[in-house]
Amino acid sequence: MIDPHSDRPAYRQLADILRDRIATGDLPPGAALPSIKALERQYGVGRETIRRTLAALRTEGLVVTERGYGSRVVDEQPRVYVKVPRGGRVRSRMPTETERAELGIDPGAVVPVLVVMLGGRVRGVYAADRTELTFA
Amino acid sequence: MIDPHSDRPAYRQLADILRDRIATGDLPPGAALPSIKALERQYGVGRETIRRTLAALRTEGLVVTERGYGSRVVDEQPRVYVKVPRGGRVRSRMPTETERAELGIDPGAVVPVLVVMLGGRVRGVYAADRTELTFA
DNA sequence: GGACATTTGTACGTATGTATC
DNA sequence: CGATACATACGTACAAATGTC
Repeated sequence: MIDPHSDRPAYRQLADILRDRIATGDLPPGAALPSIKALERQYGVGRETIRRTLAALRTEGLVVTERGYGSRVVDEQPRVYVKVPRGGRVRSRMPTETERAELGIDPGAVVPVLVVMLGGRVRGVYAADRTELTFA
Repeated sequence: MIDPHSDRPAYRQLADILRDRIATGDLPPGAALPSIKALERQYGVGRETIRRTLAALRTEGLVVTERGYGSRVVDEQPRVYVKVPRGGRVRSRMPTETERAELGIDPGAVVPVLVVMLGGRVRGVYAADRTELTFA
């Protein structure tokens, strides 16, 4: 499974494995991942390695983690369509803590925001996992 | 400085402090942050706490970390303007490992991508820290 | 509501590897 | 080459959230 002598760090090797299990549907959207302790036993690595693995998958937006419960594969959310007005400009970046709270972005999720601007002023900030912009 | 008995975890308290130092210009864009060891001494916390602090600031896109060198405040990059065609749709998400490599996104940086679609097909994927979308 | 097991979060220590200067 | 700095990875302990009985 995991080769401690590989160039590739153990936590990345495990991330590759889980990413593959997600991609193939072995772990479908919404499915619970094994607990940290279970992963430790299954793959013969320490807790720090598991924690890094899950952190990497969170950063890729593939899983979310809830304290006292566990991690699960992210479930595609229904999209809200937002019209960008003519002359509008769009950027994307990571949200501030305030924006996370306002938009209800799960603390255990890594989700960017879409920023719509018009005339140099910000016209809207949207959680990217639930939003699709349209250009009429 | 940091109160170990506060409700707020030490690593978040330190993140607040550094975030403030960045916002006020005490640590301007491009400035080097103190090393992990220096931060340990300055704030009287352990390495794990520093690690988490820096991870949080990276996730917010505020700093980038380079191995063997250190962390620094991100520098705003010149924007490339990309025109979205009429009828185009835009999403944003975190990049895959492949996309990170293709777009040259620093491994120590957390940067989303802008995905431009037209007619259900992906027309372009852009690193969000260097791109602004426009609609003529 | 309480008691309990499970699970993740936080935070320390230690050691070794590797990249940069 | 050495010094510095971050990365990886193990261990340990306690705190806090969750779900179940």
